Amino acid sequence: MQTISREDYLKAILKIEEEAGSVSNQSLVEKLSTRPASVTNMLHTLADAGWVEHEAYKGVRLTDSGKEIALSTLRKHRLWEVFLVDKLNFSWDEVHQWAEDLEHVGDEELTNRLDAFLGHPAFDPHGDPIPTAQGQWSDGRNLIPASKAVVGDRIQLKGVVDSGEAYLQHLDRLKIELGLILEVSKSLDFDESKTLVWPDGSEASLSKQTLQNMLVEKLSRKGKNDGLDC
Amino acid sequence: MQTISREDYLKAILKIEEEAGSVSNQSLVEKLSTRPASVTNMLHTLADAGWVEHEAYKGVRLTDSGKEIALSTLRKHRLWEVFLVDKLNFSWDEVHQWAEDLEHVGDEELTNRLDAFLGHPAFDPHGDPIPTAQGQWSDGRNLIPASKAVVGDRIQLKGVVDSGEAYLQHLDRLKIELGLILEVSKSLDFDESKTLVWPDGSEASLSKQTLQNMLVEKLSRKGKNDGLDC
DNA sequence: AAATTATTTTAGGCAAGGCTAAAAACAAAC
DNA sequence: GTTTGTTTTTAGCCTTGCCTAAAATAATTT
Repeated sequence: MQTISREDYLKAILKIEEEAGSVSNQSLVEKLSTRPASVTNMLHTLADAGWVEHEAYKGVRLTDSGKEIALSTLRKHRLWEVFLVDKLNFSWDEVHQWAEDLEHVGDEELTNRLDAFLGHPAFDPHGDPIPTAQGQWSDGRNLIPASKAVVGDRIQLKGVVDSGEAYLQHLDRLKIELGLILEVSKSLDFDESKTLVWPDGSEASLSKQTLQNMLVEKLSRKGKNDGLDC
Repeated sequence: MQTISREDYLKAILKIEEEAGSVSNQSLVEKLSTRPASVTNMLHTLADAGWVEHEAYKGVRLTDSGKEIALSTLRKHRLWEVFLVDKLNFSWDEVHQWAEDLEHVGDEELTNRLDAFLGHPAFDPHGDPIPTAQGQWSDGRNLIPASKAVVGDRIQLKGVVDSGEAYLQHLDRLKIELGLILEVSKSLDFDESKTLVWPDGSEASLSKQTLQNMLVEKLSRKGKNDGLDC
């Protein structure tokens, strides 16, 4: 049966599969801030339950049933994040820890009602796609890190790679939020920083690292149109 | 530090103090569906943390700090119940189990925001008063069990003693809900059942046990006025 | 290929919180 | 005031999930 810890492991495995393709014990140690022996232990438990396939020294893979639990947990996490931001007016850098607890509450029925109450959101407050009730990954977007944009590009922020508090607060201080449209006005070879222009005409220079963590969509290079949501 | 189990014990002790005045280990065994040895164990833990005063074989009492935690937990429980009923459209007999989990999530800040989002409700879906952020018990009502009403009385349902699923579903089947106004038209000495009249003129006879669990307010015996909320 | 380094597993503990069974304390009844 | 029955406590064990330390395996470098 599921426990909080087991759901956390399955979710972490799912995310690492997405990001890196294969899942090492070491990657779980880092993602979950735990110890190698704890990971080995839990992988045995998960394998016994039929949620992962684990061959000693070779890595792990989610089974279908494991993936189902992981996706459901991720769905709950992201829906609760939407709730906290849209309904309780928390900011995007405050919600992760509570969602981490809330994701372990409720069944499919509760989750589906929450989803309906929130208006079936497709993305969470960090721009990450919310799996559907059928376990579909709705991410058909073609996002690139802002570090790949070139001078003259108009880009719209659609997501972040790192949704840690520190980085999100950094974006807040720069008045950068999801949906914001920026134009690249300068690019320095020296440190790979870029100067961006805000819609109000103000400018600021962002570091390579800041840009790498911003997931953006390239817009047509001139048009004076859309203020689309994400 | 608080854990789910510790909060559950403190909440149970608070409720038993309210209902019965004094708290025996046995009463906790029943309320928490656990075993005597587990209760003794946990009471030591709670006493060590300074949340209860416990003298062997003599019973328990909450300390001020214990009562604060218990009230806060109860507050969270009841606010989440309001959320589940008012926002996610669950019925009053479906919400207890999820609220039992949700009550352990979030801090004061989250709870206060939830409270504001829900419009500062004073009572939960079962008519139980919701403690305020300052830990005030807002129950200044003078409710009596419906079993005490006499022929001719007009009574309004304001709460229930037993908020278990079975009893609530029983009320549902009878089309009895919080706020409903009924009139007592007949009373049988034999089995202490009473016949009640619904606003639409229909009638039904309720058993003594059903009536004892309904907490009502006596209204003026004739007036054609109010359809107050509770 | 051998040696070094990094990763993973095994072995053995620990804390929380549950349990059973038996002993001790209290309460009631004769 | 014993005896009987109920309640509470003690003693000891179990499970989950974490940990450290040491051994085993894989990967890298020389």
